[in-house]
Amino acid sequence: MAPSARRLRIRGTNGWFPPTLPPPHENAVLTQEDLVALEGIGQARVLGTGDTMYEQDGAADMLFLVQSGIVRVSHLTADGNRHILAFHWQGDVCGLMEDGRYVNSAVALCETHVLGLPRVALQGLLLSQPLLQNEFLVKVAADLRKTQRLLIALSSFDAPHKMASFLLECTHHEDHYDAAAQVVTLFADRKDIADYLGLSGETVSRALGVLAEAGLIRRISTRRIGIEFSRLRHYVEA
Amino acid sequence: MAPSARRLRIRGTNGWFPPTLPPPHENAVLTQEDLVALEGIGQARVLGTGDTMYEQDGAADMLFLVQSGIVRVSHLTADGNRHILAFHWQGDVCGLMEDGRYVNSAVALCETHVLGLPRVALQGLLLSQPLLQNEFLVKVAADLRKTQRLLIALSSFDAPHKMASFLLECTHHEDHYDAAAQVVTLFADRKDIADYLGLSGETVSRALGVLAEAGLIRRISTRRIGIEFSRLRHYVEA
DNA sequence: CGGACGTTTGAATGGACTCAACGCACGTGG
DNA sequence: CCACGTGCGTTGAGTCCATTCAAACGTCCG
Repeated sequence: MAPSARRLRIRGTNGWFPPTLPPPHENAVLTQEDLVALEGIGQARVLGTGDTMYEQDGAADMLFLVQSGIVRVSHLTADGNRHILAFHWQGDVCGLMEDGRYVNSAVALCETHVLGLPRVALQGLLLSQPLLQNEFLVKVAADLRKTQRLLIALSSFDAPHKMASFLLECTHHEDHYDAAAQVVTLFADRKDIADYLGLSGETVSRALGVLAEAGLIRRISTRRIGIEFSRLRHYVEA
Repeated sequence: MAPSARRLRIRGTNGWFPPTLPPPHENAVLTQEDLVALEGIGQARVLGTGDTMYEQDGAADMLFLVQSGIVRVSHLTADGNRHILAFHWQGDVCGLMEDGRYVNSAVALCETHVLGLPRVALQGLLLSQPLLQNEFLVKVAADLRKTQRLLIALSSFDAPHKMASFLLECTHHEDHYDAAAQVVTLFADRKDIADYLGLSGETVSRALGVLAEAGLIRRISTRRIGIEFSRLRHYVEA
């Protein structure tokens, strides 16, 4: 299939692999043709809040493309500890597997639309459409970079800094950030945030207290946080 | 280009994307033809111990394929903290970039041979050879999984467990593990290990003390550690 | 023999954790 | 409409572990 002009333009701007990433939340853009091709081999699925998309150690035959909503990808360790590796949004791909089994679990945090892509069919499609495969390459590379960011935040910051960093990450998602009012609407509860940042729920709570005390945020409700964007940014940088 | 029988066999075993990963250290295997094609567009480079492959924030025009040796990929944060994100070995790809600049720094830990692959030429090659692009996709996915592993280890284990986990990781590399004698030869100094595991150098030292005290390892010299492989594995799992 | 660097060990500090109690919002049923 | 229960969030007290600062130790190389 010949590439569309639009696709080429987009690629020319963002760069190929390795990706020249726009702001971390943005992603490789699939063209309309790409999407049609993927829908041809995939099956749409709608998940409600708390529904499981796939389960760690479960037989893995599909990869998933998130079309709307939020997906929480977590891993359970042998000692019973849960770790959230990523939150996925529209355009993200998930379903990492090893030896035919999913490595992690994925759960929808709200009503979420995904496209299930059978592994074998996807292989064939990607091989026949190098441009599409390249989009996937860019997506995975972006995911890698996102994970690296988390890794760094996790091991270098104290609890308040981690929390500040998370709040700034939230501002990248328009659905959950009112830029005019500077208000973040949290999409995860305290325990989820804790497992994402490598903290306990109580510490997340206390970290919010510290930030509020410092005047960097104001608590509107448990799920709504007003932020002083630039001061918060400065706080994380320093 | 028609795929070789060998390539198809290998792929049939390991699976396409998302990769069915063999032991974590192994990687997508490039065929001889792949390598020839890459050498056609790339330039071989030899690095001595401590030589920089590329620098964080430096202009990024090349991706690198490690052909032998060890590469340490690290990131320096604004607050002066250094984090080691990965050690790369033969067959690994590195050079993640954003906006035309490298995101991390890469340094050789010993004599290291790499193939520098100009970004634009690589783009063209990958698009013209879907099978080769797929190998890269697998490599990046493997890298993502490796980073996830590190992330989990980092936030769930205490210092001795992190250290034990690192030692087990070392056993995957034949050049640095004498399986018969059960002796690991560390390829990084205490500070590097510390920055990889999110600890201080002193804590790494103490963690080794704890493991030795528990009879899980024996210190032969600062860089050579005898290990009780199965007991160590059991220690990490539990 | 001395110096430099990496490693180990010690003592004191601090930050996050656990355990526990309390507060708050929501929903249900009387 | 109020009483009650439940789930989540916050707050408090005490403990533990990694860190920092500091000094001693070792080893390799001049």
